[in-house]
Amino acid sequence: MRFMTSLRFIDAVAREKSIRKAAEKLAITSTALNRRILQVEDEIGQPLFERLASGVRLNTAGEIFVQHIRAQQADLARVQSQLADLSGVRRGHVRVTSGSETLRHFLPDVIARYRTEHNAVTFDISRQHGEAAEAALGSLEADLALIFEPIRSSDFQTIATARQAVYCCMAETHDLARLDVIRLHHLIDIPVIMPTSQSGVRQLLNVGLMRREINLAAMLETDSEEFTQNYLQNEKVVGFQIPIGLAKYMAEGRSVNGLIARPLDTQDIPQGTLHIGHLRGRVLPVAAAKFMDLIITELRERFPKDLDQ
Amino acid sequence: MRFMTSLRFIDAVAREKSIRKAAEKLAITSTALNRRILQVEDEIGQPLFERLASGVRLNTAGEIFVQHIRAQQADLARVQSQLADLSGVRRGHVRVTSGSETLRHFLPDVIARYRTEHNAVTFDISRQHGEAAEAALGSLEADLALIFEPIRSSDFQTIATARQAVYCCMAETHDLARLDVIRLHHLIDIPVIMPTSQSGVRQLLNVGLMRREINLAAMLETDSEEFTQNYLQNEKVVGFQIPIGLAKYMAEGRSVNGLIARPLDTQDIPQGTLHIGHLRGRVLPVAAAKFMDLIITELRERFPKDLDQ
DNA sequence: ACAGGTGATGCATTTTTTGCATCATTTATA
DNA sequence: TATAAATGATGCAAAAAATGCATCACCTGT
Repeated sequence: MRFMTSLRFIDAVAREKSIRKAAEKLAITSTALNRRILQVEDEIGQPLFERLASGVRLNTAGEIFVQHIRAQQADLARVQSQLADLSGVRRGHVRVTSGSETLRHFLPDVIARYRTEHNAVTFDISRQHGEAAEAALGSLEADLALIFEPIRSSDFQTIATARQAVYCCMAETHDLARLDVIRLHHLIDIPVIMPTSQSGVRQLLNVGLMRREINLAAMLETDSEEFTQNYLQNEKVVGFQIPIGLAKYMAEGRSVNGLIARPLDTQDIPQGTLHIGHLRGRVLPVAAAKFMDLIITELRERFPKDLDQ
Repeated sequence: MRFMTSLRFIDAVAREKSIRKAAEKLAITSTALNRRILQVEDEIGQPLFERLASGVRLNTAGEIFVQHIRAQQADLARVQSQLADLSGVRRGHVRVTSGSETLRHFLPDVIARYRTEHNAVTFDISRQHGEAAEAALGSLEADLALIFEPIRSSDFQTIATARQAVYCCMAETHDLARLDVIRLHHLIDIPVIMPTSQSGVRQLLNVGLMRREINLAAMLETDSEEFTQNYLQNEKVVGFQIPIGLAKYMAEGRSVNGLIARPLDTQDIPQGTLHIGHLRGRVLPVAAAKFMDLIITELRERFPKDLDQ
């Protein structure tokens, strides 16, 4: 899109905070880039960047203008998606940001299902918790977000929510695997893997532990679901997860790959809420909107009782 | 704004429905314009115009894309207005569309008042009734609309409303001037000037006349307030108007320039509603938003009891 | 004091845009 | 039915704009 070039360039400079660095990324010389920026600033009638010795930084006018640029890019993407829709092939690009919970099973499943119908659509999945995910929506770096507890910004528009209890994961040979429901005091002196403190699961755990005045034997803290799941197969430790992060049927108590899941008593650890939504006021590209529909369909199938729209 | 050139050109062609005509208006050759359009169509990946022997016409994709262009232009105007606000001088351009009622006294007053504070702001006032005014908002040709009865489109977002009774206007020497409140039957066999059938006043009149099964002696139908007001001074006929269209104090029963106004009994003719609003979902430029604030302030001063927000 | 970074600028080169002349079509008109 | 007057598309040369190189002036951290 030639008519977007100058704006795209400005966006790049704003991100890199340096004309020379941005020029390199854009594969042009800093001269050309510099001139484009000077020209736009001239047309706008005021500078958009502060010039520092270490590079450039957006001034207030620049902040406003870059926000406009990003909105424009997002709207253009929406239009293109709509046009592609017209011509039969649904092309498009969907950018999802999500906490780690949904990355292992849920999103791969939904995307695979979506692509059986629309294989010209591409995806961009970024893994971020809570606040960072909301920021990504705000800066239009993502179209959709799946956030598990809590929502901070009023700019987040929730389209659907699903209640999720916290489960303990462990090898099926683990002592606690015999219990149907696990109470917090069962976990005393049992080695556990704690999720990273940014995650919603961890925050729910913190609330319960605080209330019951219990300290867990956290042998390890990680933000990697992969690490956790693999480690559980090696040592008798307990990890935490919500149903959407579990392999299918595990939430029903069945064992999968030698692992088993047991719910924590909700008297100890309250249920959390998974929020699916987008930036308030945005009109999503067709592809993204349809994908969100499918997410909700899939959630309804998996958690018919716990879904709200 | 160089980066908007191609888009502006496409918008122009869409309006003119001819590349050559648009080229003339834009003061370039049809060749250059044609090539720009071909280039954008190439980048978009599909044609935006149907080529007819008599010119061009937007196809479906074009309709969508032009809507996007206009949204961009409007948003850019908003951003520019916001930037001007930053730098102290409030520049900007406000485009208002309104029925004829407010054009004679109300809008001139409000604009004069606005410009005492912000004389770098320019205005574009277009006179259109009801549906046409709503369409102007929809195509982003206007920022604000003042519409007196009724609102058709759900895309119109009402910010404030003012209830307005219908008044009869006449020379102070007119027989009916002795009455405080006029009933419809008083008007039988009295020559009247009817407002154009597009106007809200006329539609309210129609409702009452229909209900009371009364026919008025319409000597003339016009959409010109100026004509009506001037004519009333020459001949003993009755015109119709709402308070906002009357000179100050006339609604209180005083005579101004030999003319006087008397309310129609609301049992005969229901009160109407003046709606002030904009296109749903739009963020107005600073100048337009402030102007709307001032409109509402002015309405509150003039009609403190009949204003709703 | 100095080395290494930054953005700005003059000038030659390359790329893009524009205008002229012309073509192929279609439509209105005599 | 023939013809005149529109329309948008296209090859080619001229004009304009964007780019890259070399270099300047400036600031920062060492």
